[in-house]
Amino acid sequence: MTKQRRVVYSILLENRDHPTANDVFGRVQREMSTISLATVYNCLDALSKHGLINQVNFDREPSRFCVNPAPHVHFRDTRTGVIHDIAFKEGCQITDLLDLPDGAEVSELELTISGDLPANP
Amino acid sequence: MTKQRRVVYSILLENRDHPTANDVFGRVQREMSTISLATVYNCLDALSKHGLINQVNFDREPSRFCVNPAPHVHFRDTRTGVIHDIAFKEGCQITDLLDLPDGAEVSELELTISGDLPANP
DNA sequence: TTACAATTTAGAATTATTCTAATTAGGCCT
DNA sequence: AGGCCTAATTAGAATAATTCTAAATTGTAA
Repeated sequence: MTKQRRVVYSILLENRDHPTANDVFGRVQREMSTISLATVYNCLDALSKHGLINQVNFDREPSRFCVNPAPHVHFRDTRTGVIHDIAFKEGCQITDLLDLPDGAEVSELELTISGDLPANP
Repeated sequence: MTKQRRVVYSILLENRDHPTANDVFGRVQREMSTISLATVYNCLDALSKHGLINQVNFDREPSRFCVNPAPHVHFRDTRTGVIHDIAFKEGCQITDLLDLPDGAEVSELELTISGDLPANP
């Protein structure tokens, strides 16, 4: 954990809105003006590799980053663009629903959903 | 359906190995040497929009294209790099497993899995 | 302190994809 | 058949997220 990684991580904890690397860069700069974008990428990568954060990809858009450590998937409201974390129902295993070949070992699984959420009154 | 779109589509039907746009370009060129890469992108996009093919994204790698019209997800064997189509078990709805907010309407859903497949003897 | 390895930095490079502007092709009407 | 109209194709330039490179910096341990 370097100073930069700590700052990047704390920025992500502060506002869990699934920012892009660029968003993170902007926010980090406010309290560490000398940081470079490359470092932000390095830090995000390091934090990812150590399992502290997740990289979230919707199609080919810029990656977003998520600090939620619990297993979950991502739902994007197509109206607002906001990304929501969606938990699994109690005791549910997604792979139970799939016709996986015998002996297949899942190492990574990403599920992204886009759709509409009813407007909040 | 233009000549180019027909060729692109038939190339995809011929070999269902989830090629990238560039792969498709190479294959199409063999039988229509004047086609341009931009056209391949255009065609893939048009076919996608009309629901004939699917665009498949693994992380931020180049998109791949899939002609399987049935609902399914994608599993990549990390050893060989081969992408397999995985069907759902009878009568299973992935969204049944999720704590979706009331009234959420799913319009798109992409599930990608990476993992190991037992070696074939 | 000195040495060493790992990290950060700035900027250049990469690369999948999209855009632009000009050309071509195909259909339709008389 | 000939002339228009729209949509598609083309070549090449542009874009943009990310990665790479090489040099400078930092932290740590002997």
